[in-house]
Parts: sequence; structure tokens; C-alpha cells
Amino acid sequence: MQDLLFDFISKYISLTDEEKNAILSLDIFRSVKKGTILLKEGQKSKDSYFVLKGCIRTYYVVDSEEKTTAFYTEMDALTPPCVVTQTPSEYYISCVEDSILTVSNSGMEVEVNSKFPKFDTMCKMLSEELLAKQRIDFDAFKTSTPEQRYMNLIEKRPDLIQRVPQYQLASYLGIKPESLSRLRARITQKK
Amino acid sequence: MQDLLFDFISKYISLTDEEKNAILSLDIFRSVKKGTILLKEGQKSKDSYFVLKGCIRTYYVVDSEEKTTAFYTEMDALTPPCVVTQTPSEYYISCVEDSILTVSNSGMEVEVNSKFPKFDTMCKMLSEELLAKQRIDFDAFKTSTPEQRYMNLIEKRPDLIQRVPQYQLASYLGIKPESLSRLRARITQKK
DNA sequence: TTCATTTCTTAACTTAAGTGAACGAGGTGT
DNA sequence: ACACCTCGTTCACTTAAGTTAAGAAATGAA
Repeated sequence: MQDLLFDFISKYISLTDEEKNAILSLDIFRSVKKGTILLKEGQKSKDSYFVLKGCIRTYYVVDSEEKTTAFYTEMDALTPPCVVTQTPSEYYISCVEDSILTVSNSGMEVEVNSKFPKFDTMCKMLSEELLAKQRIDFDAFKTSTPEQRYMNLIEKRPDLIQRVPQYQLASYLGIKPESLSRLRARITQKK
Repeated sequence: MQDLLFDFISKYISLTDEEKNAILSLDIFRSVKKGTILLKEGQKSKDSYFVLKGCIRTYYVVDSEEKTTAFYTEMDALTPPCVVTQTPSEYYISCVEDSILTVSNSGMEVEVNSKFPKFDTMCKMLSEELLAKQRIDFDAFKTSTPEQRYMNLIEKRPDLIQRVPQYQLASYLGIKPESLSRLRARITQKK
């Protein structure tokens, strides 16, 4: 399981065995059950996550209704905005499936970064890459209809449609579950 | 005008006079006329922008129709995704108003970063902050209606409504100009 | 200023999403 | 087996956005 993490890191920087051991000694691997809530609205947190296996989601509760805004699956990294801004969280994070994650707090990051400066370089590369990716996603969302967004999802992340409940997918697409249901019926009709 | 840039930088790191001079010697300040196109679809580019004064926008052309996805105004930084991914640009960048920008290419960044490592630290902080901010914006967009998005815009960036044409605002809000017109009429009605 | 072009608004009509309600399938726990 | 609950689908109805077209207002250039 560690190898998944090191393979990921190796796309950005190369690590010596010493550095790998330093990371392993931090004891950051966590196994979490489906349904576990990792972060609640209003909580403060310094934890960042990296998904080795499984799926976690972020959602807001508005008028006692869940609004799912993102899914993080294998090899996805998540640093909640509240960690960056040092304010209480606006949203929840919960496990969609039984998952294996790494959980690292910002204190650990500072420590590792001061020992191994190239770690800082990786963080910079990673966040620049994620910023660009997220920009592309946001733009695609803005410029397309719910139906196009769904088609795009089938193309880009077909696994999500299988592993995630419809009502969570619906708000991820910016619509209500009933609309997603109709939209799906419309599409199968066309074919 | 330089002071605006240095004030911005001072929020992240402190610069010596030597460092400031190194930046100034790069000759990165540019004055651009309204309507100037800074980047075209299909072009490759290594340029990042920082807006000192004025406003620039990014837009896609889909079915010969402009789809504006973002506005960058005073103290906003923009590194186009194509610079990060090293692929041809998917979108255009153009000047909404006569503007003063800094334009820096990734080569210059590498050079400055190797001389002054703390510059790297700033880039990391900045992109992490922007990633978090953009995540918040994206989530707010997904979880709200066009009308709520417009109200949110009045609240958060009232200047945009004054300085940007309606048809550009419309696609920024994910709707057609006619819908924005109706939506506005609906709101003034209510009051 | 005048003319031409672009931008914004209005209107009528079409299409799709929101809403409220009902139903059935599948799962859970007792 | 039973009741219970969640989830997905369907329906009828409402509301708002997309579309097409026309005209008014603003802008910019000659």
C-alpha cells in the first residue's frame, strides 16, 4: 500500500530510502469504514488527505439538504480550504466506501519540509497542477448543460457512476435527483 | 505602480532591496489596451499574468459563441492551465479595460527561484491559497441557482457588474444574456 | 454630429429543471 | 416474516432558462 504513495510521489520528486523511512515513521496510513465522517461543518482541522483506495466526498448541508460538491478517489489529494484559511470548515467530508487514506496535518508537513526541502517543491508542483485541473473542470461545468455534464462524467470518471449513489451524483452535477433520473431516461431513449 | 506588486508580495514574504531590484530588472511591467488579445486558443504560452490595474478575462469559443469563465482584476494572478500542462491553450485571454499587468514567463520564474529560494515558498503559498479560494467558488456555483449566483456577485464583486458587459457576465454566471436580463428585471421587481 | 455596430431588453414560444407526492425495489434490523 | 427506511423512478404541475426574433439603447468611428 505504501508503494502506491511512493509511486505517486515519484512523479514529482525522487526519494532516498532515508526519506521514505522518515515518511513511514510518521504513521499516516489510516483505514476508514464507509460512512465515517472525517470532518464536520464548523470544525477546525489541519488534516490533509490522500486517497490510496476507496472514495471520499465533500458535501455542504443547506436547508438540511446535502449538497455534494466533490469526490476524491484513488490517487486524489484533498486539503480542505479550512486548513488553508485557518477557519471553521464550511463542509463535511465523509467516506463513500471503505477506504485507505493517508492523513497528514500541517505540522507534520512543516517538519518534513524543513528536513527535506524538495518536499516543498513537490507541494508547489502539486498545487499548481491541481489549480490548473480544477480551473478546467470549473470552466467545463460553467459552459455546459446538466446533460452535457453527465455525458462528460461518463467519459471522464465512469467509475463514479457505478460506485456513488445517484442523489450524490445529482448535486455533484448541480441538479436534483429527480432531474438526473429524467435526464438518464432521456439519454437511453435517444440511443 | 511597482509598489502595488511589492505590497502584494509582502503579504507572503519580505524582500530585500537587492531582491526587489532583481525583480525590477526583469522588466515585466506591461501596459495593454482594451480589447488586446493576450492569448489565443491553440497557442502555446509560458506567460503568467498579475493584474496591477484594469481587468482581463478568459473565454472559450464554442460554436462560434464566446463563453466567459473568469475575470481577473486588481491584485489577481493568472497562470493559464496550458502553461502548467505544456499544451496548446483551450481558451482566449483578452483585456476588458486598458490595463497594467506584469507578464512573467516560466523561465524567469525558474531563474528567480534558484537565486531567491523564498520566492518558491511564496509561489507555493499563493497557489495553495488560490486552490482553496477557487474550490470555494466552484462549490458555491454548483450549489446555487443563477439568481443566487448573481446576488452573490453583487455582494462579492460589485465592481464587475459596472465594468463588464452583460453578455460576458451572463456566461460567467452560466446562463444566456437574455436570461440575465430577465433575472435582473425579476430582482428589481421584487424590491 | 451622424451612421453603423454592438449590446441590452422585451416578447412569444419551447424545453428542461424545480417541486411535491406517490410508488416500488432493495436493504436493515427486530 | 414484519415493519421500517433509503433510494431511485415516475407523474403532474410550476418556474425559469434556452431560442428566435425584433426593436431600443449605447458605443465608437468617421
